[in-house]
Amino acid sequence: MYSKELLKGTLQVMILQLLAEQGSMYGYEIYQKVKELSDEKIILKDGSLYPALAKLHKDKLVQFKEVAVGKRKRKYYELTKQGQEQQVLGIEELKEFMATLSKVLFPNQNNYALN
Amino acid sequence: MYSKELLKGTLQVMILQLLAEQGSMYGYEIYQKVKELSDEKIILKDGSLYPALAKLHKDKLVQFKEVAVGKRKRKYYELTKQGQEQQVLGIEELKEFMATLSKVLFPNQNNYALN
DNA sequence: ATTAATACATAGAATTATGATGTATAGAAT
DNA sequence: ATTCTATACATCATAATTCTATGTATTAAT
Repeated sequence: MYSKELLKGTLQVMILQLLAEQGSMYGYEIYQKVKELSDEKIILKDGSLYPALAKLHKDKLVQFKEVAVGKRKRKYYELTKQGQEQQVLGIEELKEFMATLSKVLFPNQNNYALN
Repeated sequence: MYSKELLKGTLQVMILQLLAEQGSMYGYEIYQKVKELSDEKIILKDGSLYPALAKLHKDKLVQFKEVAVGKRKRKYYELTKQGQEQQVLGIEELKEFMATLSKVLFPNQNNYALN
């Protein structure tokens, strides 16, 4: 795993982005998806994930429906309108930051670029 | 400026990397270099930079020589042997993290890659 | 029957960047 | 002359975020 500090500021964007792609997900599903897409290199801790979801909800960027599956309940989250806007902004900022960081760290290379 | 959280974990790597490239720099010089390379998009705050340098020194990753310039004094920092090792590790980790993050966020694209 | 996986959550600890503030020198502008 | 800006360092309280540890409970697998 990576230094936990590197993850900072990216967790919220990751969640918003996944919800934008998938439409609706519950917490544990996000955990699994991130683990899968990252080749097991990013393992979200539940002590990080659930508070992050709670904060997104508090900030009205996501809403959820509770769904019972047997006797267990899942909270299916989806983006609010505000959340959609924030997702776009967040991804934009993150892309730019990564591009800028590349310029600082590797000034002699063809730097980071995504379309 | 970017969300300050995004910078977390990257400031130390940036400093070590610049010192590896430039050999020796003083604090304000690092501030200027980062500002220049980032097209003014990363403006280090002295409340971040000097404590970061102090921590690197405490951790024996850098050493410095005080040089008087007129009546002002500069602290010229350079990597210790330990610092050189950490610089390599830190850059490696950061590159990998950025690549992994790209995979999670943009699974359908030709992802981030630097040689 | 026990373990691992699923599914949520909270509270305290740790880390790190920021804002505010402080000291002081040097050059530029008015 | 004076004022403003840049140079050059530093500390401290605050804010933000993730982690560890802990807790509850259901379900599937061995």
